[in-house]
Amino acid sequence: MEKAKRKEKEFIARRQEILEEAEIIFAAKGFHAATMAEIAQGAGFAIGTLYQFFHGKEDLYVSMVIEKLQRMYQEIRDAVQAREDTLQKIEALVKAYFIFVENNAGFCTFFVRSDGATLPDVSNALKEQMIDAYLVQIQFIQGVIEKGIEEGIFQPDKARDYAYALSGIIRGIIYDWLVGAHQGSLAGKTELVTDIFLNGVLIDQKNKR
Amino acid sequence: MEKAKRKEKEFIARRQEILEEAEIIFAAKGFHAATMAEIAQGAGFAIGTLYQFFHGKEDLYVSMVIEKLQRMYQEIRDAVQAREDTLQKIEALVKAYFIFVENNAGFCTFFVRSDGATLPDVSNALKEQMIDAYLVQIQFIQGVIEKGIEEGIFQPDKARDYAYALSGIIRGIIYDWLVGAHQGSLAGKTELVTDIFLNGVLIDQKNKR
Amino acid sequence: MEKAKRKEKEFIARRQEILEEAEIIFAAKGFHAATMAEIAQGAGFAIGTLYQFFHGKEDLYVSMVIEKLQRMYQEIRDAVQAREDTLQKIEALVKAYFIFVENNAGFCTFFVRSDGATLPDVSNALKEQMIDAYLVQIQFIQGVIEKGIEEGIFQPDKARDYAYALSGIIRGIIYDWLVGAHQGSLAGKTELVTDIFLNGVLIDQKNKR
Amino acid sequence: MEKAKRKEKEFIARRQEILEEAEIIFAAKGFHAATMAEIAQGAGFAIGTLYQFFHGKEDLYVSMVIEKLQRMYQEIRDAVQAREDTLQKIEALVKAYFIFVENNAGFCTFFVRSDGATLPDVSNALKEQMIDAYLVQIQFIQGVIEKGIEEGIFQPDKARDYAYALSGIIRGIIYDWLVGAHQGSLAGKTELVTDIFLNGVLIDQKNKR
DNA sequence: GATGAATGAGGATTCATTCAT
DNA sequence: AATGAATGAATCCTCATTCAT
Repeated sequence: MEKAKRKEKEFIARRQEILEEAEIIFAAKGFHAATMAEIAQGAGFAIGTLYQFFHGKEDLYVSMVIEKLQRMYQEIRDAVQAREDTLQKIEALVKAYFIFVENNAGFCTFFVRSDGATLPDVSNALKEQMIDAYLVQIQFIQGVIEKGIEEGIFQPDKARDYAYALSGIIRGIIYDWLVGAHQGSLAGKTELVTDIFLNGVLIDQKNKR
Repeated sequence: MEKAKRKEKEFIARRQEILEEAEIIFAAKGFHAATMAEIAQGAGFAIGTLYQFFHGKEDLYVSMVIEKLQRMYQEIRDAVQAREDTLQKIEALVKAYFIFVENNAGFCTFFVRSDGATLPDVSNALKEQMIDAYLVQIQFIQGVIEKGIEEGIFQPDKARDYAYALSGIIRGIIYDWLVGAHQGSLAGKTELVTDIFLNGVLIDQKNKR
Repeated sequence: MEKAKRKEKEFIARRQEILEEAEIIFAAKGFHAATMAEIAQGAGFAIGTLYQFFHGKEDLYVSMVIEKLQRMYQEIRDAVQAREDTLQKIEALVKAYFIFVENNAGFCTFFVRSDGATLPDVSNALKEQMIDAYLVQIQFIQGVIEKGIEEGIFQPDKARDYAYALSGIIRGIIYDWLVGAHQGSLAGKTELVTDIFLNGVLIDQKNKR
Repeated sequence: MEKAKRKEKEFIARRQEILEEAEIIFAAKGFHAATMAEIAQGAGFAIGTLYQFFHGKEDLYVSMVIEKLQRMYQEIRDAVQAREDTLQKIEALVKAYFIFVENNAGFCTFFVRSDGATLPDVSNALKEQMIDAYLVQIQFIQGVIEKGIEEGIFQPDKARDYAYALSGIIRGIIYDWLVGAHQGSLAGKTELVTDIFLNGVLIDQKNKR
């Protein structure tokens, strides 16, 4: 069926247009202050049409956040998996995070501030999905570190702590960059972050010999 | 005037009661979902009474956040200043942060999620005040590090970066602890954090000799 | 576009229904005591629907008053312009005023009592618009009198004073009729009013010769 | 009892201070927009104290209006009764009206606009008292005219109509003066008004002989 | 008597959602 | 399928009135 296919395609395209407008509006105003009318208008659809694609405001919000988040994590994982060397993987991880944030400052600002607790009870769905996605990401980082441990470049037993620590440093720096007026290049801090992290957890090589 | 003094005291006490209830409700529901009626009820006052102490919902919210934040920063600075040695100051800093968060998990959870952007325009006041308070804190940390640099235990020129990095690690770990279900002792991670930070920025002494 | 036209028509019809109900409620209770819920209910719409047609309570109120006032003045001017003779114009003016008031006693009662000063600042718009409309009306009356002066039936130089005087008599009689329980025919007082006015400003013809 | 007398005096003095402040505030803002707090503050008393003198806001309002109105009517009657001649009584009546209005523009503006209908149902008391006072006044004017009829200077049978007409002209002119920005002297229009009225209702003397 | 802090009922307004076209 | 007018629940804030001091 040619026709069904085209319909399917159009449906996804429209859905995406709505999600993109939603991201802009939600990022600018937060969940409550954003209105469906505004999003509909911005996306060039009638209000009612939004309800053909999403069950309601909350569904739209949750879908937008989760799908974007998944894309971010995927992008980062792809960047890391493109490298062979563990240390290069670490660097790629940091850089990929930073680049994504730089390219999606609006979304990330909003995300950092985002107020899951405000959502109606039902929407614990969002919190849970976000945490799930985050845990998957942490486990991915942990995997990279465990490989490093096997290679003898990280101290053993602390893979999990280190994963959180690395994520912590990255998020901390991102937070600062977002809250401070996005000054300077975030990607430019890759080496700084990597260095702090590595020279803390890396069994010190430079002074050893 | 004995009487005026007692009145003053009572006024402050009542105000505090309201702030405490507000913290609970705002933390549980976020700014928008929280209602003045709920806060009034919880604090044991009539709705109108809240307006004797605060100009409106937003003023109540902003006051609560800022005053709590100031208290947190003050507590941390006090803990640091009680120490002489730079390395002990660093440790005290991390520990004080963690202890405050553990004792104020509700507020902090809410704070991490808090959605400044959602507030009406006036309330950029909040964002600005929060950022100002944070910058003061960062400068305080920077001061500690600069003292360390003078003492020759940190690499020169990077005090500012290191301050952000340390704050970043701390906040990252806190974020993880808050988002993850507050599992384990946060204060117990003091050494871990201190070690990661120090063995990254400290001119390595243990391998030197 | 047939459809757009029908929509337009319906919109105006609904708007009118709301205005009519608003007139009844505002006339019965005054601006503050009237509630939007009451007006909505009376007009057979939901509360929210009122806000599709008017920006708020004040806009509804101002629109109602101004549009009615304009209609009144227009009706009166039409009646006057249908006559050729100056004295007949005067009589038509008085009668048209009285007939309008008789047919719109509710509105006029409210109007006489209406409390512009109570409205929020914005609504000085109302006061100004009302005064403007009134001044236009006074000038219209003045024009009629000036024509009479040219014809030699009124004393010269006093067109403006006479216009205010005639309007004053008319409004005075109306006021009495409205405040007193609408007793008797107001239109029936046309001759009385005309006679008092004319035999005061008219260069007396009957006794002259 | 000396003491009781002094107390009585003080009570009346305080009551008067409140009434005077109430007049200012009510005139400036209307019944609803005026607040008891404002009036109390302006008068230099505590809110609660107002309730020692008046049963509530409405009582304060009604008392203020009625007492002022009575004073106005009394002043006018006094001025008229000071004259012997009927035509001079008429002139004194018009002038006294105008002088009172000029001296009490604030109150009168408010009075013209005053929105009796807005008051809670109970307050029909006000409407009734105002109408009663007005009717007494009309009857007083009617009495003056009847005396003129007996003297043969006014047409018989129309005393009542003429009283309303005269009151109408006066109120009309006052209304114009109040609505228009109080421009010019109102008292200066005494002759104009008297002339229009007299040369309308007076059996024309000047052309007769 | 005087005070003024506390009370809480009452109403304008917004906006997610529905459903007739 | 798309539309968008109509809906009405939900909540902030004001201010007359009370009453303990």
